[in-house]
Amino acid sequence: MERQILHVDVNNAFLSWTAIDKLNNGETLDIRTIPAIIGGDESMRHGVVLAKSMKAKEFGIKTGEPILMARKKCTNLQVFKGNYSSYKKHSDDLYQILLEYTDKIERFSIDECFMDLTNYLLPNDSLLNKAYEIKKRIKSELGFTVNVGVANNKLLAKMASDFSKPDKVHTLYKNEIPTKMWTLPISELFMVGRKSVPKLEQIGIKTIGDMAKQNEEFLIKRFGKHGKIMWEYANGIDESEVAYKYEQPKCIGNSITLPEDVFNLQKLNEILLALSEQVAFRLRKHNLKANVLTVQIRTKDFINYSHQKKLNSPTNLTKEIYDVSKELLKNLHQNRGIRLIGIQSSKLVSEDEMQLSIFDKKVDEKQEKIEKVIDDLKNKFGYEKITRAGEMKVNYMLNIRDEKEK
DNA sequence: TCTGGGGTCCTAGGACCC
DNA sequence: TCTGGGGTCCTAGGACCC
Repeated sequence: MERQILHVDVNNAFLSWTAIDKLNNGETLDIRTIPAIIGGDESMRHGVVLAKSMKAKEFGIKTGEPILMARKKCTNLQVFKGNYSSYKKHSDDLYQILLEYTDKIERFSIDECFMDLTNYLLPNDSLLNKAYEIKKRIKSELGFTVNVGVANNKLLAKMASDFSKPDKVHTLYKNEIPTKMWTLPISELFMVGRKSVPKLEQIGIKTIGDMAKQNEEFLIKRFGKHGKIMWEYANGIDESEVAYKYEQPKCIGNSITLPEDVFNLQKLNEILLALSEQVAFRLRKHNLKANVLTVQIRTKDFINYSHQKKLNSPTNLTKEIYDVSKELLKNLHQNRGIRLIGIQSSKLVSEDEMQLSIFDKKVDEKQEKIEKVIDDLKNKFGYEKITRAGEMKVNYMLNIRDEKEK
């Protein structure tokens, strides 16, 4: 039996949600009605477009592009800051409504959900009607619009929700693939990104239809597993389930683009401490420990380098993460001007299912206790107020900014 | 024009073992 | 002296997503 899948995608999520917050704050201007974007702080070199209004889109502004470029396209563009804690709340509100239809919901990102309604529809219901109902309810109860994709698997539902926007329901059933999907440029296919498009065009694949009709073996030979995925997606093949059960994260990282290039190893180490603290804190919150630590840097000319280390025994202690990170950075930085620095922890294991072999280093119980006490304080009084490193990070950024403004 | 931060997954080469 | 094949683990880097 065919599965009944919906993909719900909030239209211009960050911008819509900010618009609602502003209206709730008593402001009268709805920023959805003007050329506006949500963007990072340009003075901190975080200046990219995070979301855009439909009016901004009409000027050709794209998510992810530098704000400076967006301003060139639209001279009276309004730029607003984001507020992640508010976004999380709006996302949770959306989820609560969707839960009334099925508990098989995969939160694919903060503004996208897959829903599996197979076996959740009454004899007189249709999947399409449910899609319209969900869209209408979200609009009237939450005040923002969504697109809903209706299909028999996740890939097709997702492709469908990406058709014309906003506030629309689209179907993409198997018999509609040639007319609705194969006519689209290859760049529109999920999992075909910036780097693949030119490679595919070079071998004559310009539309999703071109990809679908290509020889699968040829694509696998040329692009490996990615070739297989692209071919299957182009043909509307996707057997993956809606992953509605909570899954532990597979890696936890923290990185920051610095307000200016930093050469000084001492300063970089201070930032590493703040990053270590954040990563360790989040690992502990999830009851996870990391087996591998990676330090990543990006130079001023946008080249990325990374060094990683497999640990003798997994950890979630700030001190251990910091010590390893410092070593990794020492071999990495080589007096390069550093634009971005980050720490990733991976090969995570759950604390309870961890097994200590007799060769493993003894767990530093004293350090564990110290960091546990600090965690409790952070949870009670807020992260930034308690962590010395967190404060240092903030102060450090502000210092740089002050120097810039002088 | 000057490019965020959070993730997942894959690949390729080298070390090492049998 | 010149040399195998298979497997696993580790590391660096990169593609993609939102």
